Amino acid sequence: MSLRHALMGLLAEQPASGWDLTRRFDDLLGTVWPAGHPQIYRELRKLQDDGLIEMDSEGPRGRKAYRVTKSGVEEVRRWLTSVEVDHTLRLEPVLRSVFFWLMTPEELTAHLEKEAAFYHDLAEKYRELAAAKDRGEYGDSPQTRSIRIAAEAGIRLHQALGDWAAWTQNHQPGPSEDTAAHDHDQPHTRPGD
Amino acid sequence: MSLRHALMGLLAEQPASGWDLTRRFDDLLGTVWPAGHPQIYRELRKLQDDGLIEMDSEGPRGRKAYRVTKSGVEEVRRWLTSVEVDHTLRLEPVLRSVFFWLMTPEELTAHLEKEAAFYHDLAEKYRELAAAKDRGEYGDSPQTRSIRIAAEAGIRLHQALGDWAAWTQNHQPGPSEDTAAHDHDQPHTRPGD
DNA sequence: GGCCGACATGTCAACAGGCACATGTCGTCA
DNA sequence: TGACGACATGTGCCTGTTGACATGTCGGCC
Repeated sequence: MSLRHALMGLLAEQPASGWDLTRRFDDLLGTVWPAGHPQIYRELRKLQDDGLIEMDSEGPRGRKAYRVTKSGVEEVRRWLTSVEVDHTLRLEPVLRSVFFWLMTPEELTAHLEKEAAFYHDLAEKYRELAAAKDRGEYGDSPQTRSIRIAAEAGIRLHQALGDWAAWTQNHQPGPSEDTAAHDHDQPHTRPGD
Repeated sequence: MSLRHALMGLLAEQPASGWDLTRRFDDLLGTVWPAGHPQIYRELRKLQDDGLIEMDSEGPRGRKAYRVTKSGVEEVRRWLTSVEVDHTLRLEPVLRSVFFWLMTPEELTAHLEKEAAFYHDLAEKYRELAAAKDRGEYGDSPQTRSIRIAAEAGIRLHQALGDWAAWTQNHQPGPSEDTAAHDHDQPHTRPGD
C-alpha cells in the first residue's frame, strides 16, 4: 500500500487536489506506480479520516486542495526509513520471455524489434528529461533533485530492457543449435560506473 | 491476467500439478510474476472449465497433474503474438526515490547501501545461473534457452538497479549545493552491446 | 508404532486496482 | 447563447492478489 505514502509525499512538496495528484501520477509516477483517479480520491478520503492530511483550500468547480499534517509527514518518514522495502518486480515482458520457445523465429524477431524500440525510446525520453534538469530548466531544489534520481532509474531500467531485447535477437531459442549465436559477444558487460 | 497464460505455458513444457507449478513460480517466475498457491489452484480449475487444460494423471496424496490442451496452446500462442504487451512497471524502490529529499543524508546513505548490495547480490545469482546454463548444466532445449533469456533480463535489471543505487550515493538530494557531486562522472554510459 | 517433515489441495475474507459510468462547472470561441 | 474542451469529483462493480486458516497423505526415521 505505497499509494498512501506517495500521495502524502507529494503533498509534502505543496498542497494539491485529487486532480493535481492524478496528473502528477500520470506523467511523473505513472511509469513506476500507476494509479487512476478513483483510487486516488478514495485514498485521499481515507487519509483525511486518519488525520494524515487535511483540507487546505476549496477552489472553483468543487476543487478541494489538501495539505499533509504533521503526523502525515511523520508517517511518510517512518515508511521511508523503517518499513521494509518491497522489491516485488512484476514485469510481463520478462514473463513472456520464458515462453519464447513457443513462437516462430519470425514472430519473435518482430516482437523483439518492437520491444527494443519501445524501451530505447522511453530511455531516450528519460535521458532528455534528465538533461533538461541538469541544464537547470527545473530549478534546483531537493525535490527536483529527487526526481532527477528517479529519472536516472528510468534511463537505466529502460535502457537495460531495450538492450536485453536487442541481445535476445542474437540468442533466440530455436530448435537447431546454429540458430543461437555463440558467445564471443559477452552476455553482459558492466560499464565502469 | 498473465497468470492463466503463464500456467499454460509451463504446462506446455510438461504436465504438472498445482504443487509443481507453485514451486516453479516460487523459484523461477517469482521474481517477475509472484503467485501464491491459492491463486494457482483457482486458476487451474478455471482453465479446466474453459477446456484449455485437462487432467493428465492422478497421483498419491490427491495429486492432480494437468496437461495443456490443443486450444490451450493456441491460446498461449495468441497471447504471445497478438495480445498487446503490458509494459506496466510497478517498482516501489523507484517510487521511494521521489521522496528521498525527506530523508536525512545518514538515513539515505544507509538505505542506498542496503539497496545496492541487495540488487548486486541478486544480479550475481542470476549471473551464476546463466553461467551454469552456458556450461550446459541444464541441457540444451528451446525451453532452457528461453529461461536463459529470462535470466539475462534478471542480470541486467538487477545490475541496473544496483548501479543506480550506487550512483545515487554520489547524487544525494541535500539542501546544500555541494552535497551533490558534479557531473564529471557520466550520469549513464552504455556498454558497447 | 508414532512422529515429523515434505507433499498436496483447498476455502475464506479482505483489500488493491482498473474500468465504465455519472455528474457538474468554468472559460472560451464561434 | 450554445457548444465544447478542460477542469474536477465521485460511485459501483468486477477481477486479481494476498494472508490466514484448514485438512489430509505419504515416506522415513527412531
